[in-house]
Amino acid sequence: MAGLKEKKKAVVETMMRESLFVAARRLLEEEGWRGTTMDRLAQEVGISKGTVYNYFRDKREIIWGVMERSTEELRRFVRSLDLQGGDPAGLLSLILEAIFEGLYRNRRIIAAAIQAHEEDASLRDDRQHARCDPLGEVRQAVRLLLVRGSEAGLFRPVDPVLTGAVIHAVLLGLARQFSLGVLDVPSDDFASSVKDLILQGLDAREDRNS
Amino acid sequence: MAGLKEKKKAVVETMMRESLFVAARRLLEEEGWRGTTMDRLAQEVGISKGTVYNYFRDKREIIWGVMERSTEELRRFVRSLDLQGGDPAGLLSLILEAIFEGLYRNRRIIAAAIQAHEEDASLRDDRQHARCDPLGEVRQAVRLLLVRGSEAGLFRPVDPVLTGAVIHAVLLGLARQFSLGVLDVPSDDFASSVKDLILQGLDAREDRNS
Amino acid sequence: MAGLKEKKKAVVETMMRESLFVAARRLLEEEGWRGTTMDRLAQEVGISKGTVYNYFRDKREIIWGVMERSTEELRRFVRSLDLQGGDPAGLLSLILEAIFEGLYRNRRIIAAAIQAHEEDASLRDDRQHARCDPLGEVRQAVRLLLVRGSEAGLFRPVDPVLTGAVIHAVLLGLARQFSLGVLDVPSDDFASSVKDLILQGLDAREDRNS
Amino acid sequence: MAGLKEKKKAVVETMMRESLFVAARRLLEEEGWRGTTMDRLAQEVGISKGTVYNYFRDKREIIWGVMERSTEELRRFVRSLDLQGGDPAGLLSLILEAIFEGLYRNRRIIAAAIQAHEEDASLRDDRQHARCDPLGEVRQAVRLLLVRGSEAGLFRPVDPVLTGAVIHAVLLGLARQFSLGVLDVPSDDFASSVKDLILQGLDAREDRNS
DNA sequence: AATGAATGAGGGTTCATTCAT
DNA sequence: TATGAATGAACCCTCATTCAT
Repeated sequence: MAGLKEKKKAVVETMMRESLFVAARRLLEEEGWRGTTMDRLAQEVGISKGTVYNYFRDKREIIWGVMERSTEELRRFVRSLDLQGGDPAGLLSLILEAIFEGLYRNRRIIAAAIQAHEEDASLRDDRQHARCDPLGEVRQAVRLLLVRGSEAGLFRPVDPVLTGAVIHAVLLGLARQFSLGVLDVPSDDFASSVKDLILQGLDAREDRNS
Repeated sequence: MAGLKEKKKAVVETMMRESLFVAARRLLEEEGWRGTTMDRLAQEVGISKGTVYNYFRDKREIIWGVMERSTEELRRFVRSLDLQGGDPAGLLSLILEAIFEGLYRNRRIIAAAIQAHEEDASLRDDRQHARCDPLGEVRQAVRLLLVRGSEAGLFRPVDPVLTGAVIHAVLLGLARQFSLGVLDVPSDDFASSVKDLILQGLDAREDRNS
Repeated sequence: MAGLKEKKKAVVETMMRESLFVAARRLLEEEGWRGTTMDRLAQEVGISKGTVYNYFRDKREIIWGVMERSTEELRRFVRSLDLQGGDPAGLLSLILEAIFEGLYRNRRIIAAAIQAHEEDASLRDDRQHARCDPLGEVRQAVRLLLVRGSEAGLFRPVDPVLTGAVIHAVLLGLARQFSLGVLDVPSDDFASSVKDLILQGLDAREDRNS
Repeated sequence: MAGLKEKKKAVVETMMRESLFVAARRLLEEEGWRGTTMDRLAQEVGISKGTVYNYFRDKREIIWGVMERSTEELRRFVRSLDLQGGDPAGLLSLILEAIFEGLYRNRRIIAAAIQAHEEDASLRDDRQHARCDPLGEVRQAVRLLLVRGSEAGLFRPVDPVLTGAVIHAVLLGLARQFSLGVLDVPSDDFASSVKDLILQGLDAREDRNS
């Protein structure tokens, strides 16, 4: 039956992509963007180099996929929250925690993704690659909570877009710091320190630190 | 006169280095680290490839020079401040402003420098490359002000190392954001927003936002 | 049949390596180590430069391979001898003859190999290059025969290490002489002359030349 | 006076060549042929690179000069001997000793010279470079002594040309061995071992080793 | 005569991508 | 569909030689 065959094919395809993502993730973490060669990737998965091109148009598509997969959990978590109804400060705290955790876990991948993006930007003229922003959804959530918190008087009246961007900046900066090895601080301390700084900075209560 | 000849030569040399720095800066901004090739650089300046190597030992030295030049103004400014005696909050505010301004201006260069650093780190085993940290001096100043502010009761009792690192993270993250083109916000708004967030987050006064 | 395909591929690979070795050998003989460029080698074989690197890790590996192939026959011959049981003088004579013949045939290759070795030694710090000594086995055989001959009273009581080294020196020197073109003597006369000199020099019999 | 000026010029020229030879010799010994760059040589002497070309046509001419100077002492010594009248065996022994001593001292230079020669041979078609054989005179002396010794019945009736070449081969081979660092034998032991082997091999006396 | 900046051909090597099988 | 050998452009870097000053 044709349907069965197609299904089988789809399963194989899915498994192959899965394997490629797993291997790519590991390689990108260990070797970085430039160190991850198509040869090596194919070798790790146990297929031939040419076959990789049956699943990805080119090298860049791989890391985009890895990024998307690596941040999927975070996006699912954010989606599971009651952003419209819950306590903005509490939700923001949760999201920040999740973000930091994810950032720390994916710091190498993010570094690689940025490299890939930059190489690309110089070669081609940003064809359709600008779309690769897997954290956009999360940023939107943060922005929403900032709006709600400000309107509710819980936060100082900050500009939610700007402040959201600042928080995003901290995220990327953190990834950099860790990936560069500039900082040898336990991830937890760091994350909570950042979280405190941000939440305190936003807090509108006067007795915040009494 | 021999002196004249030497002076002339020095001028020519200076001009050449200047031209190379200008061209390198532009290329690095437009093409990124990998996109900036020695061939292209030579072509831009109108000299031959080999000649570039009369002025720089290798490719890395170019971006280090560009970085150093690009951040020189900031370092001079920080050095001109009375870090030991002035008001920690005010000084921090000034430094942050200067940092943000510089970061915005040099965002592409910083991105390229990070790329260069990463490539290097993967190729060779971190020989002496750790020295290339033109913002170290500035970071130290921030740290000092945090200590002084904390001790003076002006800032909440934060860990100066951690907080300094957070601020550094914001810097790098900002550079990334701009270089990625994710964010199209006027630099001034952004910078002041970040500055406010940080200073408010540090502020120990209870009536801060009344 | 899968086996057939694999076999065919292996044959093609073997042929390619064979072609490369042949071309490399010819180039090394005619052009020397520096004159043998990867571009030229590829051109000679009719493939692209990059393809050469599918068969050899780098340039050094090529000459090592050529050396090994060029001296294989000699090694096989030495291995076929009964070094432990046969007559030391006769065996030594046979080995010397074979060595001289091989040296004469491979004089240019040896010269190139020495050059490669020297360049390497000056660039990198003698990592693992000491292993490239395809005549080591032969030298050991000579040493063994010297020991046996001395113990049996057939040879004057010479130091086998020193004498073996002297013989090795003659080998390399001969290769040099021929490669420099200083000497245009038929290989056979030369070899037998050397052999006689050495064997006579070792001979312990008093009536040697009566 | 024009003569004085010319003389002065000649002195300067001589001194310059002297300095260049000294520096070249040291560099060639320490860095080898490829490692000795014109830049470095000029720097060592304290002149500019272009000036070097006022004294030597090209790089090759330098090492030829160095070779000639390095072997001058040996040639003078050989010339001082009474080759026609003295005892062939004794004279040969003296010459061999002097040769070995010189070879050991100049082993690096010789290695470099050979490299230079080989590179050349591949580039140009042996224009006039074959003349660079500073040991030719010495080889002739050896040959003469071999003839005389044979005729006098002191040596076995060897072919003087062949045997001389063998001895030359040993010389070059020795230089190689030492320069390659393959052999860690005190130079003196080695030299006397070689000398013994050769002289014993030539010796016609029957009671040689009684 | 001396300079040394400029040259530029060439070196070895890498690797994303293609395509015949 | 899978293969992996072949490609070849591009990369960074070297250095003997030239030539305007």
